[in-house]
Amino acid sequence: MAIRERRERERAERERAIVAAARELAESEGWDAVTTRRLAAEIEYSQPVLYSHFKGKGAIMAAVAVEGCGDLAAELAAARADATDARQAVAGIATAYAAFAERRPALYDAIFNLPTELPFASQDVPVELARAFAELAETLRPFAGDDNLETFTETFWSGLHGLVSLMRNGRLRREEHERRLALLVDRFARLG
Amino acid sequence: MAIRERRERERAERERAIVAAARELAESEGWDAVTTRRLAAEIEYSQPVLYSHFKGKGAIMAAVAVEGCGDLAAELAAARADATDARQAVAGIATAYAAFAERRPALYDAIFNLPTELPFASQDVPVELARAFAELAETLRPFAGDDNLETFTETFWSGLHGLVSLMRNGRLRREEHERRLALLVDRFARLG
DNA sequence: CAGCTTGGCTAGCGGTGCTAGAGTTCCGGT
DNA sequence: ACCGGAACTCTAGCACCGCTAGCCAAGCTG
Repeated sequence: MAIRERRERERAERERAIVAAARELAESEGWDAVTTRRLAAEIEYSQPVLYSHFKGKGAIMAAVAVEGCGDLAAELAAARADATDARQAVAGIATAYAAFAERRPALYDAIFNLPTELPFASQDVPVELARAFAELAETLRPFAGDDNLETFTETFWSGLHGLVSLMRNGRLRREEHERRLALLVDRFARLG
Repeated sequence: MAIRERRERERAERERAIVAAARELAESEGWDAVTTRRLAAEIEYSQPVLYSHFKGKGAIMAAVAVEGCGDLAAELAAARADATDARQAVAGIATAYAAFAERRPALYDAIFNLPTELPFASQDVPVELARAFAELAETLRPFAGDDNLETFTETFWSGLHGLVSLMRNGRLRREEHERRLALLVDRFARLG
């Protein structure tokens, strides 16, 4: 019976290795370099093994995305904790958000840009993502005014997402990045 | 000599057919359905012909994107022309922008989301895209205040882009769409 | 020890973007 | 009027993709 446990342990370990390999490969060479063949070689197993763990490549990417949500949530939480006042908290969390997207573009894409099927605006949203959203919402609460907090947060979040994703593929002038960020924060972190 | 002219005319016509086929196929079945084989079948030529017109699939997509920019610019201009006052102009152009993205998702993706190499924040940005941006900028001018108009416009544009692209792949609750749009407009179309 | 279950492997399917090289058609000079 | 050469399009194929059927060798169970 202990053998079965060892097997399950090894299997779980292998699954972690797959996700880790996908993440590292994506971060170092981009998602185009993440192929099932390459992934299989990385974990030193054959391709079909991947499909005994995940339904397909999309599911592997979704797993990486969920992991990334945890990192994002942690960084946003840290930024919020460091803030000295409410307005500065918004600026800080916005900067942290943009920095995350810039530092880990592949991870960011997996979470927000790629047409992956990870549940979002539904019941079973990953808890890590909910945490990240909650960090944003709590930071914005003092400024929501009469607006619904969730809607207000979604709108601000969209602004951040638009800024980072448009800049990342060259649609915006990089040198104006911080000014745009400050402008966005200024528009959302004001009373009345 | 006239024969050469006819040839060139036919060649130009064929190039138009390629872009039109790519656009129609993308709009009706999504970009995944746009393959070089399918495109070749559509224009009733063999695959290599495509490569005598364009450097590759990416170049074809870029051509579609440029065409789409023209449509977007026209719709934004129409919305601005219909406006009765400055604030309503912003609301109208925002609605028009969102409507364009919703009505022609494939075209919108080609312009803003796909990692295509069409020049953007550089010197030789397509004139159609510059027109679309200028429509936004002129509409926002009354509200830019002390901020640089171009930076201000980029930020508002990012907000719009974030809203439509996050909603389009299920990251936002659809039923709140109009409220978010109104909220964004409210934050940017105010004096002081 | 025999038989079955489990699980990883090889090999391959149908698809992709793209290209080399053959073959055909047509133009221009004699 | 004809023929050599240029221009152009086609067939066939390369290397890769995500994914899967079916074989084969282990190891557990009676």
